[in-house]
Amino acid sequence: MRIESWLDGIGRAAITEALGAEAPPVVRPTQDPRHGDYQLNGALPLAKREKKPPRELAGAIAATLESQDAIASATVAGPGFVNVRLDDGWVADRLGDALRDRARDGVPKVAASETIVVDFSSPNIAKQMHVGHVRSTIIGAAIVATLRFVGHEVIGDNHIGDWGTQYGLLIVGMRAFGNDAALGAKPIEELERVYRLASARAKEDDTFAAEARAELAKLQAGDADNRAMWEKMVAATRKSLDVVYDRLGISFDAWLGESAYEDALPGVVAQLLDADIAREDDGAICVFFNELEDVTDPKLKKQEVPFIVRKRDGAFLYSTSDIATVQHRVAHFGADRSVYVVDARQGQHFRQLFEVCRLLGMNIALEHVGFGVITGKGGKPIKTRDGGTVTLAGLLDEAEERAEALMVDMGLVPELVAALKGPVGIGAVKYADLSQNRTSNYQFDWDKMISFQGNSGPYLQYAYARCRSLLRKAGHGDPSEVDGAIRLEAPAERTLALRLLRWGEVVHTAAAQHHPHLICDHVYGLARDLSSFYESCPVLKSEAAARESRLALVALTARQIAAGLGLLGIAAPERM
RNA sequence: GCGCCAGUAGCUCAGCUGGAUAGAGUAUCGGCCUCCGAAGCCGAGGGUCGCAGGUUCGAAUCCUGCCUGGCGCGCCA
Repeated sequence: MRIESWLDGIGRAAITEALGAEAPPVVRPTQDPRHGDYQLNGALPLAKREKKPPRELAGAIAATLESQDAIASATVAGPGFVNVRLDDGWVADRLGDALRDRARDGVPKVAASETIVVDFSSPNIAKQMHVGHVRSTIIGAAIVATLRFVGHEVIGDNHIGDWGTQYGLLIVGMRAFGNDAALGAKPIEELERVYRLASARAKEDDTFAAEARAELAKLQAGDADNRAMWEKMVAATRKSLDVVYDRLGISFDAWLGESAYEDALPGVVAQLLDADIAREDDGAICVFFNELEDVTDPKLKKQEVPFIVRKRDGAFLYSTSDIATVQHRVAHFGADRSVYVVDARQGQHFRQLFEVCRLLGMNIALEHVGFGVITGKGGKPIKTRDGGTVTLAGLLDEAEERAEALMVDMGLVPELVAALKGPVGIGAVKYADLSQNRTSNYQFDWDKMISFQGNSGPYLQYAYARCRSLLRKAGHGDPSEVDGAIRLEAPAERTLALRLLRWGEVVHTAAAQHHPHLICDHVYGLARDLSSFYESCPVLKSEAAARESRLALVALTARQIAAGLGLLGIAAPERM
């Protein structure tokens, strides 16, 4: 169930019934428990519209709401708030429904399922993934999982950078400096080494640079040798990317890189010219938004810098392949929506891209899910000790090492430490990233991240393990087999129950807004409410009915924590 | 010059489709293990919500201007 949507519905009906008016009830959880569980603030703006005293309207709404079984009391407070307290028995019944829904924990699916392509991670071929790829990869995977869970048809697409000017250099570089054995053993390291040498040589040696351009042209014209070498480089890179994705537990439904759209690019440009959306300028083919009648975005309308789709030398750009990609997503996947999980710095590019697609009359919703950059302490760029770029693999190594050291320190048995260092270390990295609102910059801090205290991944895993331990003691190997009647008596039980009741709403909001941190907030709140409950409400030692009810609350909490962590891509170990 | 994002407790961050006394974590201080996992819980102190105007019954939230920081702006991706 989605509690707030449900309250919105009955609130709206109450307004219509009591006042004969149509108005939004404006449902919010109360900030202070003394004001009840939820408040409806809709009477205040309505009073202004109807020119009536707000408390009078609120009173009529409250009286109508109180006739609902779900509502224990509805009272008027302050200038015209309606404070609602939910009925304990009704809340307990809803949690019972969730408990019996073993597949979805009571979370409904969206009314209208869409086909959504999520474009995320997108590393470049022949380069290692580094910290810059962390956020897109982790946030993207969480967005895919969440959209899929609420009932959409989702295609996670790794739009890798596998085409472009660097291949000319790599091809001549491999011929001049390459080592096939090294390419087999450590492919990316070898490609990076060759690229560095080739690019340095090209700067000093004009013939070498010209050769690189010629080889690129041959590759793009379909030359068999160059094509074979390119394929070899792509395959080698793919192999080592897979190692990192395996460690992260992340997979894709498609790997359609830029090269996949190569054939479509001339057609895209022709189409733009035919439709008079693009024109030639200084040899390049450009879209000038400030010259086009149909541009609706006021910011673009006055923008003088063009969106270039073909360079003066005839080569295409990522703008061109991005348009072709959107067309393919519509034609091939039947996508209703395409979501780009890409650094916020590319916001302008997407703004332009989306407008071009709209001008072309494409029937697809396009969204840029941007995020801030990762920085080190003090907001400075993140670097290794010797000033180098931090690779993603190196980051994961360090996370595991730190998790291991901490667990050894805490006295965990060696077998457990060995089994948990991956889930805990990598889970901590993911949680730290996801728990922050993605739009702001993210300050990387190992000590905050790999900690069993506070709002961290390990703390949540610990809370989960505690639930499982308690359930095991009661003879339940699996939280989904617990099915007792819930009664709410102690305040801590009620607080926990109200939090549990919000899960469906949280998941749907997180999905709709592409905000995984809402899931983090919820799960963290659950862990805290659980700990308080745990202190004040004995479970195993209580008499039969209370014991059964409390075990059910613990089981449902465990299931929601596991489900939440699951959507975030974080493991929930049974023991730690 | 144009544009985007950010500025909230010492630090790291929530809260931003307007609602009651602005919340967490961390750090600091004080309590709680003969009792289901103290990796925890309970409590205290700590705020000109960058500044100034405006709209409103009501502004951290909306509007305008300014300040500070980060970033993007013709043939890279």
